[in-house]
Amino acid sequence: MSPARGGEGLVELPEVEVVRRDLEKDVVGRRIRGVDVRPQRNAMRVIRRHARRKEFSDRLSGRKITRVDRKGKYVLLFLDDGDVLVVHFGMSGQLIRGTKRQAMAPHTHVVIEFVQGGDLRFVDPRTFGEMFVTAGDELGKVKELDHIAIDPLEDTFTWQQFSAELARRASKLKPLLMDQKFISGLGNIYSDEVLFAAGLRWDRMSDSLSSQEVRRLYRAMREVVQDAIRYRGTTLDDEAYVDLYGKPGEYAAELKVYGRKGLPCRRCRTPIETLKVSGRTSFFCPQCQS
DNA sequence: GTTTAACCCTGCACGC
DNA sequence: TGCGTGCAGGGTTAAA
Repeated sequence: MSPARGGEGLVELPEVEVVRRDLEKDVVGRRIRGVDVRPQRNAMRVIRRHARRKEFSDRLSGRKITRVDRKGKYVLLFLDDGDVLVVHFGMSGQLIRGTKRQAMAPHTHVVIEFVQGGDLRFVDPRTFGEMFVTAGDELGKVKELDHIAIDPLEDTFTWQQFSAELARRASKLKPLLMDQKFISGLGNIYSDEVLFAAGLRWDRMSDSLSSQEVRRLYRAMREVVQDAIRYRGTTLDDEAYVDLYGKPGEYAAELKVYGRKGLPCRRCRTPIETLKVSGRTSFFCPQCQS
């Protein structure tokens, strides 16, 4: 079975972007009637930057959502008074559209009810995710957001720039690809998939790549991320990541290495191997990646 | 500067 | 069968 047990969400750039697009279509223009921060203790953990439930709710109630943006793995919901609701999914967070009639799923921590009907629920068993409201002009003061690097989908993400950044660092590729301050959006799944697509080993030094290898890595990053979005993200098992409407993504079937330990490489039939890289399980093909 | 490990948390797999 | 233990993950932080 997949090593990603326990219903991991593993929410990375493609999953966040799918939810962002769903939100853009569905909640922009809606006005918030009220916010229910659920009574369980972990709900406070989710809104950990706010001292009290009421303080969080009051900043959202009555506001209209005007725009939905994304920075790395963070979703930003802009409000009509200039505030921003920031959402991070951690590894098991979900935003789900619901209605009053629908029963509350376990680990539902926050329910945002709309004037127009329906609601938006934040569900997160492991509470590594969080939500907070901040003034739009103070977004830059939020440390975690401020240091987030460019992501592979941005227009300004060029091969030349990427090449220079790689050369400037002397780090193994896998941890570097997962470093949100270097490039944002990639986590454990997609960094492995990108490295396989580029034919590069996890432990290649960033400043040792030929220009051809840099190009392969650059292209792999964009293609893997765009493909995963097209398939609406990776859902590894029943409890894992789902979109705004509770529907799983289809990219798991497309994964080339992640979760495939011992299975034949789809390209060369060599069994996929794993090892621990900075505390994360990494999957790679010893034949195709060098 | 880079790398490692610990922390937060829950639910599952595993072994006794 | 039932329980305890270990592990998985993202991101930050501290220490090596």
